Amino acid sequence: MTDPKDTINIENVVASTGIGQELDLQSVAMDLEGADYDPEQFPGLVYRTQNPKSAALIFRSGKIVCTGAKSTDDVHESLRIVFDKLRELQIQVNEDPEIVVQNIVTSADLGRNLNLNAIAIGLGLENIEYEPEQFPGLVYRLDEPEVVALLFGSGKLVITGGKKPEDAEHAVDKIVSRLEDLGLLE
Amino acid sequence: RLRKWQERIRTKDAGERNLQFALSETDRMASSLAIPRSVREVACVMYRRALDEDLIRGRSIEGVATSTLYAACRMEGIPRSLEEVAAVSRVERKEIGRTYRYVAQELGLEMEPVNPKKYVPRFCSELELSEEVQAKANEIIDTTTEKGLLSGKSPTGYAAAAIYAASLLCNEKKTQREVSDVAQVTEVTIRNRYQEQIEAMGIH
DNA sequence: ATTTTACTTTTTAAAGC
DNA sequence: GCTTTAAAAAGTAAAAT
Repeated sequence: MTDPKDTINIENVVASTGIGQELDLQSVAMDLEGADYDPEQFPGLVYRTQNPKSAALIFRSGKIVCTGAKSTDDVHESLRIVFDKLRELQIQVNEDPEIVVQNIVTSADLGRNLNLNAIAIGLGLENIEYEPEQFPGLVYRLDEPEVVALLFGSGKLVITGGKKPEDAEHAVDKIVSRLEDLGLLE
Repeated sequence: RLRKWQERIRTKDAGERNLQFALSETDRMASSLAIPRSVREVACVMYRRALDEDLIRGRSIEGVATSTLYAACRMEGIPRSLEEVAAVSRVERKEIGRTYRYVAQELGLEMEPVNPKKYVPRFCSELELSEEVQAKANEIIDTTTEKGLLSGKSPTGYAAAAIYAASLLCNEKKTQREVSDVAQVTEVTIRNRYQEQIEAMGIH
């Protein structure tokens, strides 16, 4: 039996940081190759890195959001690239800006099909949201860790809202034991 | 604090005045969907509850009215799909769906997922299919659900596929197009669900 | 009739309307 | 509330082939 925890895979990491300097996005957009900037549509400038793949949203305040990375290491590497690109444009960037991970999206597999109808009743209709007419996944919010799980009929699931990789592991553990207690993981 | 009290009375009065509009809208939508009066009553009581618990703030009256009507139909066992209620509402499907989820959560309605069988009588009636086809469709739904095919699937598409399959088995064939029209789902969905159901039923 | 593209859900920061 | 970005899950829809 494969331990569901061994199937956990980080799919996306969102983090925020700042260079500690205000920016003239108009000129950055002119000089930075591949930059997308449309202030009418969104106040942030979009810059994509290729290796590792990610998208950085750069704001006038100098604050930056990095999303799309597959690990916290990739987030740091992506932002290192962004910082260097800005320095090439003669923009002052703090030495080691603090990078805060805001959200980690993970996928996992329980290894067996799930009867979402039974799980909805078992976990308690007041604790879940399951509207297959609107979305095929059952939404389960956990208090500890404070994450949201999306359970699917295939047994696969998505854990989102966590700030550290361990959050997903703890969440999977809790979900597995809850479903086992309910006798709904067979 | 006096200002806050006055504001609360003002909003409450506004809500009361708008209640008239909400109830007439509920009635208009219910009429065009041929929803029984008893269900309209349930919808109106639910709307009043939503108003009393201040759930309408930040949302459109029509959106809440449509959502409570949708919820009432499900509660009373004669569901209308979001597509169907959206067709007679001036609020789009997506907004009705999220407002419904919000109201259901806040009012603690504890709604169970819709059983596809609830759509069989109405859809079959619109297609002028016999009792035999209805019974067969219900049998297909029960059997395939027990085999775990229902998880995550839309109740309307599931019911539509079972009805299509049953109409073939009972020699009262309806085309996928005819069934998709009354069920408000695409032919592709009927085809996909139909294939799985037929396979699970062991019919070839 | 099948395939591709796109949207549904959840999460999260950012600045501005 | 909305706008934008990324990503997974699986179902449905619209459009293209």
